[in-house]
Amino acid sequence: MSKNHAPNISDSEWTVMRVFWSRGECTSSEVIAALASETDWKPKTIQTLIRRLVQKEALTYQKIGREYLYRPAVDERTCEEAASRRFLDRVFDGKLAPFLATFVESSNYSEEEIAQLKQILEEGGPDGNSA
Amino acid sequence: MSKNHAPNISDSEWTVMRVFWSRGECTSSEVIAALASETDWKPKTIQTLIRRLVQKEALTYQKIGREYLYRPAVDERTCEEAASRRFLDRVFDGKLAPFLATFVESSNYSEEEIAQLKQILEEGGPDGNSA
DNA sequence: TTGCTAGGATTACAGATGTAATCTAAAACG
DNA sequence: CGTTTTAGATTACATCTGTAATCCTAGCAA
Repeated sequence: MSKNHAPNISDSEWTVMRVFWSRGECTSSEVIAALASETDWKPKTIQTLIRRLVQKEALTYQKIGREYLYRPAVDERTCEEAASRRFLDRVFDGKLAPFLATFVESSNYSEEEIAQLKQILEEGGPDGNSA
Repeated sequence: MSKNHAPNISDSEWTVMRVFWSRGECTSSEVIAALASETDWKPKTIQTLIRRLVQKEALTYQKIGREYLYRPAVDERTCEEAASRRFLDRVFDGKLAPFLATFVESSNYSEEEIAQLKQILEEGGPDGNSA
């Protein structure tokens, strides 16, 4: 019962967490290196974000010599779900259908893409649940 | 080109905006009355939110006697779209498919609901665009 | 050994947000 | 006409966020 909480993660923090989720565990310098290409954040900024994520218990760490090896303390899926529900709740009263309608209508998906999305709906449907 | 901007609207502000979007135009006391059942906000809180929405140019107003008649200055659809894109960008790298997969998998939709969602995908598909 | 370097800790600081209370003036009630 | 109510304006205040800079200390380089 440790990975299943989903703290509120801010915009910038999501960027950092995604590095951890994709790499599993790393030091802050590794994160800094990883984000050098996609952001123009200063190293100190990234360290601040990491520290805040530790405070939020989204990351844990372990001392290795004089530095820390951080690793995600929350599950990516769990956080994505929580963020999704929060978003749908606030903007679409929790309902997926209006979101989908508005979003798809304003996008320009090809037939293929639509087919793929329908596929996803089928797979996630009322078969794979056990609760 | 006045209704088409989409300011950043916060959680609490969404609650207020939805009252305006559903009613068209109203005074602050009407909003206060409308929200009395679904929130436990003090009147002053709602007035603050309204004032901030005016500052953000999400609402306009017109003086009626000693009070104001407020009305939405931004389009609901436009704001929903903007919020949806911001959300997908930050959490799912802008992609609808992973969101849909995660969300549908963690929900428990009935076959009917899934069918309805698929219907939405078809309707919003690559037919109704003109830009 | 000693200075330089670079993590981590602490501090900074402005803007957004949640959640109001107080102040002011005018309108409604008696 | 005076009092109460109340809409709006101003002020409050803690927390979260974005975005760092500075301080401190322990290794690493010379």
